[in-house]
Amino acid sequence: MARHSNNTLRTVRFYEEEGILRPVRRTEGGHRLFGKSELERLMLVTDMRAAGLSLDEIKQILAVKESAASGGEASKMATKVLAAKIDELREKLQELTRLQDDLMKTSDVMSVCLECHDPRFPLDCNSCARLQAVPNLPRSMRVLWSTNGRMKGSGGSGESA
Amino acid sequence: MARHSNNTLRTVRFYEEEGILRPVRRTEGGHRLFGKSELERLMLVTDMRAAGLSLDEIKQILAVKESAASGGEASKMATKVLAAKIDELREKLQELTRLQDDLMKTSDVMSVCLECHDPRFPLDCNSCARLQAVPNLPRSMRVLWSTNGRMKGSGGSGESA
DNA sequence: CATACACTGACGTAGCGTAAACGTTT
DNA sequence: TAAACGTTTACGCTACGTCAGTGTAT
Repeated sequence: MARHSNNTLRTVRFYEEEGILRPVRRTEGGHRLFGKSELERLMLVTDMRAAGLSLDEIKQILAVKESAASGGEASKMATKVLAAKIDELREKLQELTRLQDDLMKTSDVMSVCLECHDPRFPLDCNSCARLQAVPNLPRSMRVLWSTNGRMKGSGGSGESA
Repeated sequence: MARHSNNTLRTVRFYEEEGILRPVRRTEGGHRLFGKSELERLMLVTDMRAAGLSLDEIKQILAVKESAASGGEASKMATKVLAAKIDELREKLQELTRLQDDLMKTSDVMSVCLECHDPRFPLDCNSCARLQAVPNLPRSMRVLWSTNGRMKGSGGSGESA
């Protein structure tokens, strides 16, 4: 189970404690034996965790069927909660894509510094013509290359709470 | 700061303790005042956290410039670590996209259950012709609609550790 | 002066990691 | 029999949440 789902034994045991997984039985020596469908369950849980869902949210999703009185009701509930999660995923994907884009732009812009031995580094990169030549620096570039008041001699201009 | 970055005050204070943020000064009453660039820093940290990076990883990225002796060295280090993170982001985006796709397919397939009042629910959805008509059910559908041995009467076929 | 807001401890929580001591499987 | 692996118990860790009690900003 653990290896096939790229989890640790600790995680599998923890999920059992939480009532998310259940072994079909134990060996005489106490080792857990799981059904095949339980592995798919674990893999789904793993992916949802990676997507940022809490175990409580995941439990709620997994419990939809048994909390419904009919197939129609279960289907309606599931459709609703799935739609919400799909939407959250869409927004998260946008966030991550924007971050990735920002980092890539930074990596690109930063290539003009590869041969830099300018003595103004690290205190005064702002006055460097190579960087001033770039229209609008990506945020990660601004943050990573700023001195930020962290090293004395420079800093951000305004202050607020 | 907190509001502009969609964080809590607790988080801002925690990041200060961790050395990630630093107010330019305090008011006479003790309130923190931050520079404008510190907000961009916080927003970058927030996005990276949302992307799953640990605070230690983030600290390492933020410290690249000051840990380098020259602009060229800093640029080389940053390029390297950014490339790694960009790649991790690419893989994560794929994972989330696959999950989203799976959930959407499930939501779609499940629409055939919307009018279901079949008494075989919830124990025997497997034998339902409507579902058997679907070529290959998405994983989340299989997991959500299986009885899984969790309700007595049915279950996965093989067992293993 | 009132109301909203921020401050400093301090303990609580989620989701595991990790080590110890031991039994099981192969 | 030895090497590899699993089990329980229990404490540790990260990244904050959530009070309480008090002072500050407007």
